[in-house]
Amino acid sequence: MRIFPANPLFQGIDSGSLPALLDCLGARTERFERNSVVFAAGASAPELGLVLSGAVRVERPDFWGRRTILGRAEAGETFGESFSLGLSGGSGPAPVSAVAAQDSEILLLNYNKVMLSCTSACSFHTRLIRNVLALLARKNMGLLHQIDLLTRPGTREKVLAYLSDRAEQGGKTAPDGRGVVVEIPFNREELADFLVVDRSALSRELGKLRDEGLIRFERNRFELLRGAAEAL
Amino acid sequence: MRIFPANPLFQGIDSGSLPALLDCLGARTERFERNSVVFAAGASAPELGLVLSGAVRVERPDFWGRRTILGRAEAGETFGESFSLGLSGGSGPAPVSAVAAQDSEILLLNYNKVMLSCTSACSFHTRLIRNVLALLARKNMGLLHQIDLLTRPGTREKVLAYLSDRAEQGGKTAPDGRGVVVEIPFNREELADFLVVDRSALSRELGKLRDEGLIRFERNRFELLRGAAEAL
DNA sequence: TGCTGTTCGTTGCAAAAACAACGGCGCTCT
DNA sequence: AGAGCGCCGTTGTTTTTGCAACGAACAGCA
Repeated sequence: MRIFPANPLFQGIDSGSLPALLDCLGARTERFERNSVVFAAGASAPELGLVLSGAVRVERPDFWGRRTILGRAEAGETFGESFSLGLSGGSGPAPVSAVAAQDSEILLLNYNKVMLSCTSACSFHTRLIRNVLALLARKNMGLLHQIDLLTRPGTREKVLAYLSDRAEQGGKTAPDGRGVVVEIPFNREELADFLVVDRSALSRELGKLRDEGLIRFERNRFELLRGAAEAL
Repeated sequence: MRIFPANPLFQGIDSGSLPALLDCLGARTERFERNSVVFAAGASAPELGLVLSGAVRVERPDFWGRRTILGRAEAGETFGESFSLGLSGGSGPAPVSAVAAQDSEILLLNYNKVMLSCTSACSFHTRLIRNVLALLARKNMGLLHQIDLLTRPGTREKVLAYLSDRAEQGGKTAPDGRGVVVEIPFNREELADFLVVDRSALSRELGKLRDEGLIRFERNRFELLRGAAEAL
């Protein structure tokens, strides 16, 4: 639970007043086991979730079997902002689902209560709203980024762009100094769904990239070699 | 200028105190002629724009000639929220450009000033922030919606989904009652860029749809006939 | 050990999309 | 009137993608 004060959602809020604030927000924690849905697309407006442990996958099913993975929230991250707010009245159907990627513990906040002023007891409410605003803006950038990936003209470009991103954010230089190592939170099928390409096409392209000496990989561990970024 | 009080950005704010607020925000209006850039991708963090007259196209160029059109802000709408906020310090490079689609008049707000508390003179600042939050959430939903379009499996699906959307939002029943008429703000090339498909593929598909009796069209005026929605 | 389920690479084939080039139509400007 | 230009449809060709199916490697488990 030490995660709370550290979270951007509660930045600038005295940890002593957190319990009162959480109470005011109708916060509750729930456990979800792997592959269970936190909230489902089509259901009425969900809540704001903060992952305490585990991880959550945000995805959008379309009505013939496909799914698109929109993102992943690891422990300490939030998901589901922008709904109920973005939905006009506050209660339209959610366009996405959230699914526990592992057994998870999640703090759920009632979004309406987040937005509406509460009694003066919650002096930090205004600060909270700013924090949510910042979060939303960040999410927004994230979506823009995803659109950036999706609009790449081909599978190869998508993969390279994705790996480059990961490398910039969390890459470590390889032991032999020949490249950058990144680990991705997806398996092949999930990655394909995330990039919206066919799994086999993805495998094909990864193979080509390996043969051309641009990358090396094993499972979800990828190594970008010199030239991979330039090949974009 | 009557547009101000009506705008969601200023909802709940006494129109009498608007001038003071605007002054506090470093607001200024500027004119842009057709095809001139309001702010460019890569430049440092832009501002929040409110279209007073004309229209603005938000697009993202990638570094080999392609562009993706992310949206369009007509008179009365805002654009460029989420930057400078989403950008960590408040001054990273913007990932998108805004281009005047017509001769336009635009109110520009300094985003930092929007976020930072100002002197007590601006009692409406808090309300403004909430309004921005709502706007951002809405934009967020819009982006989600766009991802929804982009992830459709083919050109046909993209086109139909796009037209259906437009029809739901602003469609009028056709004079002969045989369908719904929508006018779109794009020409063919722009529409192709918006949906991220080839222009010729778009034309081909439109032709097929016409031949199959699902739609009729001329220029940027489309008519969705019965069955078009079901064909999705 | 043997069974089973999952993940991943591979490949042939069919469908779809991108590319490129051309022609028509309507507009504006001189 | 004629030239220039923007917008749109059309079509042939090449390239890419999606689909389906198979097999290998591996992990969990009785």
